[in-house]
Amino acid sequence: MERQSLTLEDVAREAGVSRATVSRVINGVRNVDPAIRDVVREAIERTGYAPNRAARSLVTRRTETIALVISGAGEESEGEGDDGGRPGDGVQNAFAARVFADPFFGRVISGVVGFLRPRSMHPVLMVAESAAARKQVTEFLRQGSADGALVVSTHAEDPLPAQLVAEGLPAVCFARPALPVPISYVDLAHREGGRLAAEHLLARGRRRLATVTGPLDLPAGQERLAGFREALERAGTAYVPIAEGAFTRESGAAAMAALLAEHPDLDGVFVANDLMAQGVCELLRERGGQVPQQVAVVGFDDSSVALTCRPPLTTVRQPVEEMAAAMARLLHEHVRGARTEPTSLIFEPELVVRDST
Amino acid sequence: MERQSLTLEDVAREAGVSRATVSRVINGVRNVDPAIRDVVREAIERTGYAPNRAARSLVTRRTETIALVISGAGEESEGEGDDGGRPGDGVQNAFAARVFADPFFGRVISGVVGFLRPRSMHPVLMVAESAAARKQVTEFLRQGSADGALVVSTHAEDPLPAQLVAEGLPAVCFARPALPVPISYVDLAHREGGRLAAEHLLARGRRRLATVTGPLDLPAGQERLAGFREALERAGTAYVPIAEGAFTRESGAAAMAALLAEHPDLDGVFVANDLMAQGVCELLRERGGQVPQQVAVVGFDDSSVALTCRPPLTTVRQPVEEMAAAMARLLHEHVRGARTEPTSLIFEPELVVRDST
DNA sequence: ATGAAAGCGCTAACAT
DNA sequence: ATGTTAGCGCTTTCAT
Repeated sequence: MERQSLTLEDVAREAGVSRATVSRVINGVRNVDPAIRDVVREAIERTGYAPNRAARSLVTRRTETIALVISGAGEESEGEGDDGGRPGDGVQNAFAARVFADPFFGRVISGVVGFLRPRSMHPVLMVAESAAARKQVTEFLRQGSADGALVVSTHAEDPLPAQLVAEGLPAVCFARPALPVPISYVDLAHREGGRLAAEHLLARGRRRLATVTGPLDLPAGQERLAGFREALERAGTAYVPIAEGAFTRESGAAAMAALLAEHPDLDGVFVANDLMAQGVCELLRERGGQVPQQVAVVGFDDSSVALTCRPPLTTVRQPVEEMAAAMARLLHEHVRGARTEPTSLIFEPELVVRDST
Repeated sequence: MERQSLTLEDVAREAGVSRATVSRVINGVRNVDPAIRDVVREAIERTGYAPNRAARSLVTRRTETIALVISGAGEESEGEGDDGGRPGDGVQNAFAARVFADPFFGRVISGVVGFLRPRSMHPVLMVAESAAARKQVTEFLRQGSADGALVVSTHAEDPLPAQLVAEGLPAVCFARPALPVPISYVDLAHREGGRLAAEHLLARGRRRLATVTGPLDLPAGQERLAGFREALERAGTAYVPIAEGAFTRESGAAAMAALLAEHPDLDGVFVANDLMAQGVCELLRERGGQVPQQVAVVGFDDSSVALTCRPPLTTVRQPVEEMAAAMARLLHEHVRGARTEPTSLIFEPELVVRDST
């Protein structure tokens, strides 16, 4: 139970050297006599010294911390200000609750932590769904509380990436921002994913196809649809019925209901994410439809619900963990100055065949 | 795009006052002439000044940051060290991936963020499933990178709480540690929850009852079972079949299979969490059993899967968001010195009736 | 290869 | 009510 008051000075005295030498040993700088180095290390061990991060940050101008921001647009949370402290405030946060219910974010966190942890770095989790919350994010970075930001947007109109760039703050996005911004990002070849889904359904002999799309103001929504359409077009199908969803289970079911109302004889559907595909499967089952005998369903993401779903989903895998790790690596390079230009890193999707087709 | 090099000095010069005065305005200290205060505020606004956190932390010895630790025991991840940097390392993390697939953690994060954000504080997310990872957590705190830790353990033998206490680091646990440790925690009246489940099943006229328990080395597992048993005992039932699960969907299905093998005529089952209850429902459906007509199922938690599950689950609600917010508040009080003794805060469960009973 | 010393930007006595 | 000043613990020239 050593009180947090041990300083470099103490260790230096213990080892019979100067502060500077101890600092060099700790930071692994060369030019230190191996014998002295060992003496110092032993002194550190014996005293249980832990360097003070604030003091180090003050001089290095680095925190070795990055912010992981889940960012939305619009939907303000009810009256949370910066002045906190009133009783009963902020017991929960609707946006945060909804967002973290999506298994997608668990994968992002897992990937980010996978990259950061071996480097003794840890992400600060921030939720930014309102202008005030976005302000908190930029302030946080401008104060030097973190070296940069990883941003995962849930909406097309998210102004955060542009704000970050305008402030000159290092940042990397998951997915290309819908609004053009000179910022680095990792993304998936969504179009290719749509193509994979179409070809698989065709190969299974399905001909009366339709698709439940993601939000069409999001590049991911547009591109998955475009790839699907393109492949069908090449196979000779000029028209394909579509219904737009919102990447939630409920919206998937609703979109499918709309599709069935117009085209009761569908035999295959490409759904732009697994959560919506789950909704689709449930709706079909409730109506007595058999998946895949009657209607084949292809999802997108290969999230945990793809396995939970009955039947387990054939889906287009998005390597989220690897993408998240790459996003962290990109940011790390920007912060270190090893990379300066906005860079895009595109990953390839992969079809995972299970029982829904 | 102001470079991060604006200091108090600059603002002071701009406002024509001393550094100290600017500092007082920023920190809301009294004894500042309202006129001067406004001049200073304007200068801050004009220059776009943001105080440097490291410099402030260095003198206040506070970071206004707390660590949110998801802690396990045993299961080491494959060879991640502190020296990072080899290519291909840490793209993902099995423990983190599994943990964040559980909707429970989303609720914890939501509750914690709900409390912290109005105070301009943000959690640093840490995953600690190995001795090395736990070391990172204590080092992080000893360096003064965070003021304290919120720890959510996934295993009974988790040594982290005891380590934190031994180091004199402020910490609060979600749930009472299985090993006795003088530490603050928030928890649920699990026994009461078990009782609620039993009484509801009895009220529904079910008499051939059984239960799928959580891990019995966890207080939550033991207590939920104890409460269930106790209530049945009072109603005259001396014996109830049990099968132990691991709080995962798969383990729930397996436990139910074992139960059915011995007691094919069950008409009601209490399952110690919703994830396992989902597994139970799926197994029953696969075997042609009707829920609730044939077997009534009561879950525990009221997590998002309770709604996703077919049929939607009757379950014992655990107010996770409020508990998480309370945990953050408790830690905040400990850090501020407003509270010194280890404190327990017990929340009451609530029965939520849906379609599975 | 090592030490001395100058700050990093801020807060908090203390003096006025 | 405001200014002056002494550090907070560390890294990093610059000497030696």
